[in-house]
This record gives sequence, structure tokens and C-alpha cells, in this order.
Amino acid sequence: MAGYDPTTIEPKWQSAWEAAGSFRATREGDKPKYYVLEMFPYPSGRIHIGHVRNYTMGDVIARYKRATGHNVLHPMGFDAFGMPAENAAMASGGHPKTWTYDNIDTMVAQMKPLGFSLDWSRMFATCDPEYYGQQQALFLDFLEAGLVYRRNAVVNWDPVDMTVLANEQVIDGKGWRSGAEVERRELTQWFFKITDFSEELLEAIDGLDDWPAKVKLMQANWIGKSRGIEIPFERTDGGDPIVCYSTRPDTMRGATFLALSPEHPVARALAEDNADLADFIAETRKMDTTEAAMEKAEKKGIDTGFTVRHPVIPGAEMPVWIGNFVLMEYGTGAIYGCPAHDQRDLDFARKYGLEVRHAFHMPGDETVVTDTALVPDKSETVAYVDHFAGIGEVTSQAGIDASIDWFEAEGLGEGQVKYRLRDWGLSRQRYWGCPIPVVHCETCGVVPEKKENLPIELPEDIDISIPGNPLDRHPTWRNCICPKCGGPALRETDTMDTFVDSSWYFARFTAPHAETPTDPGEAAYWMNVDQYIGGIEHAILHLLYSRFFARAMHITGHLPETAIEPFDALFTQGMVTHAIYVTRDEQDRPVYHFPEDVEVHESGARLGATGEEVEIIPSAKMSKSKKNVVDPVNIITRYGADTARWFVLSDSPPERDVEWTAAGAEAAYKHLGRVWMLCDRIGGMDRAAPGEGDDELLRAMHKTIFDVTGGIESFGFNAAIAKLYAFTNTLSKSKASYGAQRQAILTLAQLMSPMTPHLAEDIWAHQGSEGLIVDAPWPVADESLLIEDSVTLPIQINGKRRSEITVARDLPKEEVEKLALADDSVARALDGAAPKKLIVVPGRIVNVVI
RNA sequence: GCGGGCGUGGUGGAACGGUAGACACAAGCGACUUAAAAUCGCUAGGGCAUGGCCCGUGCGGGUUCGACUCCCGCCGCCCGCACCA
Repeated sequence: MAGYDPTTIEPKWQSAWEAAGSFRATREGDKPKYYVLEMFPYPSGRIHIGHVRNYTMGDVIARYKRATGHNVLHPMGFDAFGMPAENAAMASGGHPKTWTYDNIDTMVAQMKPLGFSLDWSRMFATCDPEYYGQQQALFLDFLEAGLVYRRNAVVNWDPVDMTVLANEQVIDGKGWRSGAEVERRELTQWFFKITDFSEELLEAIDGLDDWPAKVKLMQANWIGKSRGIEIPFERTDGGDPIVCYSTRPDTMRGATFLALSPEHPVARALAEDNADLADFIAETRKMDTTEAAMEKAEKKGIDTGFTVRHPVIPGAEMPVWIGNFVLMEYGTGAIYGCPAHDQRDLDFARKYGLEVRHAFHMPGDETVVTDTALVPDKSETVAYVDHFAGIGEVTSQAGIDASIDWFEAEGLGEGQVKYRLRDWGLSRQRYWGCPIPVVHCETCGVVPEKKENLPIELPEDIDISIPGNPLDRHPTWRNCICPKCGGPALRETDTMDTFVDSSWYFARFTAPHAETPTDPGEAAYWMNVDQYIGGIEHAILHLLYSRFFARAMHITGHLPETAIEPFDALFTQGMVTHAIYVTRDEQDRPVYHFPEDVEVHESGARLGATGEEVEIIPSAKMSKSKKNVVDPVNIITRYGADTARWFVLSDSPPERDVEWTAAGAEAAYKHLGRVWMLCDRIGGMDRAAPGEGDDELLRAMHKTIFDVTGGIESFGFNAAIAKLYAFTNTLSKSKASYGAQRQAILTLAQLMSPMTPHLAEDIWAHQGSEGLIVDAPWPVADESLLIEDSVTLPIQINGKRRSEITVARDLPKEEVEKLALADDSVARALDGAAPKKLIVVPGRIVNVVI
């Protein structure tokens, strides 16, 4: 036989699985179900090595669960709407649809050789009318249930591309594509009422036991619950009071001014007959809203000229300003400034010469205030006096709560719980997205489309060569009949945020061709996703939106109540990284080189062509511009899918980044070749020859079954693989009989089969086993063989290992003590004296304290 | 600023509070070979007075018979959030 040849065996076994329909998800028998899902990819053009790692992890789980007697659902699809398709079409003159579907074809063709146990019959792309039509049906149900509404909202508007931009698409205040200065513009937009679920989404995080703590924390922070108080400030000119929200009413005595958001109704009203104010407000509209820019942005304000009364200091008046740093979206859009206890307020006060007054004083002496620096938020040793509750620890949560109670009791304000979470604006002025299924009728207003008219399909004859939304300027697409009055009407031309598409695809996979968004029976059977796997970058938005959608879909009857938390367990995997090779040009600018152009030696790295020395930046995120990318297709061509799968799971824990190295991939390939040769050697053994060490080999085998099973169950793939290496080494050195070695190699193949399924099948067949390895039940460790008859006990002297003794497992403690004290090292250390203490942990360790 | 995580050989990393460095990469030595590659075997945390002893998981303390692991305080790196009142 020739050596290990993945190019032959991999297609062979993939065909065998396909012919047998091995991975079709069925509801057969009374097997428990298991739904494993990896976050579906965006069809960018080619698969990435990160996809390989993500899907390999899911595949290990899926194959393992299948072997342990589960009906497994393991589907794949494409998150296929989005801007890149439009940009590619604009750049190349093609059509977004063509570009997207061509990419999907390419990526499917690249994924299939990896041998994932996917049920390809369930595949869909979110840009399929069959899918987005059902999404439109969902939208209409949400609308009817009051989960969607329309209102004016301020958005990032690119005046050149004539579209709304997401915050991430605004760079240094300019549109990422057009380079135009982004404006803040008010548009009528559709919103999901996710804020109705703020408390529920927050509270339910506690129940997500199999989610990473980090993700749960990020979600909790994103929802951002805070307890505070709304306090009305009375205007001295008799106008309506201005309500401010504060989480720190204990600092009220230090309040010296009010600041309104430029979008605050009072500010707007004033701007109508005050040109300076109007200019100021217009100016802030142009302001960049990205984090980085906000941080740098100067705090600016303008005095409105009117004042309010201080609620707790009789006779005191406070000027009212408009400040560019006050957000309309949070609280009431109005704050009181307390410069003595807030850095931002202090900056503002200093800039405009506003008063700085302390809120707290020392006990018994009202004239001595604390240091003029800010009162620290952490507990100071000084006991400040709280004017409202009279307690010492002003800055403690108890102090804040007490002050809220005090304000309420005095009738000066009302306690409020606020959330940072805002409603989810879903309108996008883009072509390549799911059309929002409503029409605008002159007589009836905004009218939902009839369900029987769904899907509202995107027109294909569009002009995408000029900026703006092609749906808006399409000659006929907008024209339609009002579903209510039958008169002429116009379609909504906004499409949905692509996050909507990915917020329910997991439910659709349970019945991808149902004529309603879900099939209740299928959804009830397959939901929830038992194991969800994806990148940490989706820790907040995608997962939060999906949690909201599952709740909304329950309200509208599309998911059972048991599925309102759609993902039972979540695993966030690390990236695949690669070293960057860089040299410098004459101007000291970096020049990047592809890994294949660099020769890496012990002493350093040099360019193969010129011998020029190359700097190595290790473990960097793969990026085309840095030329440190590895194309999985090349890897598979060179080494086969099993090697790629084995390598991405080896060495690094799955939640951590793994660095792709050519040497590592080569080593994985060699190892699989060794296993294959081992199988070949065992196949050629003399079946009648007596062996030695059968018992030892089988004990090691059962230990390995136990360890690998535990490793897979706990996402310890790297540790499981290490155990498989160790067992392979044991087996290759074993002199056991043919029968024992055959049993060992078959078990090894089974244990490797989730990671390297093709090689495993080949070994299975080579050893003449019945059927396919994918249909073989997972091996079970014989617990009686896990316990050794004799154990080697380390002997510590004062907690440091000094010696060891091998004793029968059940040797009485007293006997162990005797043997330990008789040990050379112990005797030498004791030098005739008696030990102070002797600790014997049976089967574990002996510690002699001197 | 707020919140969270991580620091172990040349490298990736392993280790229910119980033999620190499993497994692998890179390295060295040896076998095979005319030779090289491949393959196989062996060595390998550091130090020293080397059949033995000392030190060692970022630093300093603590709990414990025993600490990479638990607690407290530092230092460094990484991530998330943030004009959120």
C-alpha cells in the first residue's frame, strides 16, 4: 500500500457519507435531539481559515453527539445581504445579486472538501426571496403586536452617497467611502421596541449558565441599568420646569448650572428666535459621533440667558446652558452640572467661568469643604456630611439611595430606573437588503402590505452606478396599490438592517422551506440551539438582537415559550493568527511580504529572493494588506482537510487565538501519516503470534477514551488531541497481540473521527470493520480498567517532592506511612528524628513535615 | 474614567489545592544512508560542588501539611464599554 494520501481518501469518504445521507437531520426514533450551530458566514468571496476553525469546532461537537446517539441538526447558510455586494457592484459594474450568489457558490465549493457533517439540504441565503419573504411576514406580525414603530431619529447622513451610515462607517467625521463630512440628520425611521424588554433581557442573563461570563457581562453593561432620579428645576422666568435626570443626587448641593442637549425641545424653541443659538445647534449637528472623536471633541456651550432655582439652596439661581456634550437619547436630555464632583462638568465650568461649589463638608464644620479636587468616587477616609440623609459615606451606593429617598420624600423628584439600551433602528437607505413591507398611501398613510403579496421582491433592473438608494429612483417599483383603500400608493424604499436577517435564521433552519416563518412542530422539536459557536465580536449586537427576536417571535406565535432564550450554550472561539513579515523601504515605511517569500531560520528571517533581513511580528490578525493570510484552499490542496482540521484544534485552547505556522501544519500532516502507517502495520501483523502487554495497552486505551471524551465535552480540544498523541505513541511502541492492537487502532480512529473523519473512516475500512465509522457508537471507557492496581505515590518533604514509592492501590495507610519513612531520602532528611507530621492522602501523595 | 481577563521553558501550551512544564514545535546528539532528505531512537526549565543539592509558574505578602491554582496589594499586557449625567 502507498502512504497516507488524503487527496484520494477524502473525496472517497465524502461521497460515501453523501450516498448514505449520513448528515441529514431527521426526527427518527426516540433519540434525544441536539442542535449545533456555528455563526453563518457572510459571502465575502472565499472562505477564511477562521471559518475553518469555527466550523471544525462545531463539526467535532456534531459528530461526537451523533456518535453518542443524538438526532443532530447541523445546518449551514449565508448571511448574504449587505453593503459589500453593493460596493462591489458599484466598483465593477456588476449586480449585487450576481456577486453574492457567485460568492456563495465559490464558498460552498470550498467548504465541501472540508468534510463537515452538515445537512446541506437545509442551506439558504438570507437574500433568497423565500427567506426574506418570511422575514417580511415576521415584520408584519411584529407590527401588529406593537413591536415595531416609526419615529423621527437623528442619523449619520452621508451627503455624497446619500445614505445613512452606521456609527462604524463614520471615520474621523467623514463617510468611510465618500470621504464627505457626515451630518446628523433627522429622518423618519422604523424601530424595534427592544427597550420594552430591557429588564427581561437583563434579568434572563443570569439563567444563561453555559454562556461565557464575559459575554454576559458585556450584555449587561450594554443594557446598562441605572437607578437615579428625575428632578424638575423651576424656571425663574415662569416657563415650564426643566427636568433633569441624575444618578448622583447626593451631589445636588454642588449643582451650579444646567445643561441642555442641543436637541432638547427647549433648546429648539429658543433657537427659533435666537440666531446664535440656531447656529450653535447647527454646528453640533455636523459633529462626528464616533467614540474616538467624541473623546477628543471640545466641550462647547452657549448660555440661554435664563435661569432656574436651585431646589435645595434657597435663593440660589443657576444659569441654563446648552452643551454639545449632553445626549438627547439618554435620560431627559438635560443635566445639572456639578463641577466639584465631575470632571466633565469641571472642564465645562472652567471654560465658561461657572461657579464651582462643594456638595459636602466636614462633620461639625460647614466652612471646611473637602479638597478642591474632585471628591473621589471611592470611599475616602474622611466622613463627609450628606445634607439629605445625614449619613457619612456619601459616595457609597447606600448614600446615593438615601439621597434619592430624601428627594422623593420632600416631593422634589421622582426615582427612576433608566437603561442605556435604545430602540433598534432598522431602516437602511440601501438596495441590497430585505424590503420593509409597508406602503405609503396619500389617503390611508402608512399601511402594512398584505401577507398574500409577500415576498415583496427586490427589483433586479436597477441602476447602482450613482449614489443613493436605487429603489428610490426606480421608475416603477415604488408604485403599488394601497392594500387598504385600493388607491395608488408608494412602497417604502428603505430596507432592513442586515442584523435583522441574522436574528432569526437559527429558527428558520428548523424548517427552511416552511410557508410560514417557522413550522411550530419543527421549531418545538429542534429549538433551542444546544451549542452555538462563533466569534466574540458578536457578543453584544447579534446575540442581544437574537434574544430579543426569540421573545418577539414567541409573542407572535412563531416560537414556543421554551425558546425565548434561543441559545442554551454559547462558545466564543479565538482567531487564527499569523506572523507578519515586514521590511522597510528608503523612507522607513513598512513593506509587507507573503510567508512563502520568506525563509525563516533560527537566527532570523530573510527574503528568499534578496536575502534582506525581515522583521517578524508574531500572532497578528490575518489581513490581506499585511499579506499574512493563509488560504485554506491551498492548505487542503497541499495537506488535505484532516490536517487543516487537526491543526486548527491543536496546541491552543479553542477560546484563545491560535497562530498558524507552516511548521505546525507540516507536523500535523506528518502525525496523521504516522497514524495511517501504524494502521497499515497492524493490518499486516501475524494474527496468531502471541503478544505481550495486551493488558497495559487496553488500560491505556480506556484511559484515553475517558480523557478524550471529557476533553470534547468540555471544549478542551487541544488537551484531547494531546492525549491522542500520547496514545498513538504508546500504541506504536506496543508489542501487544494483533487482537489488542487492532482494537486499539480502531478505538483511536473512533476517538479521532470528530477531528479527522476521513482518516478515521479509512482506518475503519482498512481494518475490515463493518459499515461506516460515522454510524459506530462512541466507545465507552471501562471504569474498572481506569483504576490501576498499584500506584506511584510522590513523597514530599515539607511540600517539595523528594522521592516516590510504588505501592498496591489499597495498601493501608499505616503501611504507606511505614514505607514512606523507610525511604532513603526521607531517612536522610530525618536523620534519626521523628517527623513533626505525616500526611498521607491515599492514592495521591505523602507529605513528611520535618 | 468604568468593567473584565491574562502573565508558566527558546515557542504554542498542560496541570480536580497534591510529582510544575503533559503533548507538540523549534533545537541538539545518535542510528540508517556514499551523502542528504525522510524515518526511527535518545536529550532537553535554570544553576551548582552533578549517584546529590539549591532555585523556579510577573513582583511582594498571606491562608495551607502542601499554592500555577485560593485571598490581599503592586507591576505589565490584552479586551469590552464610555461626554450615559
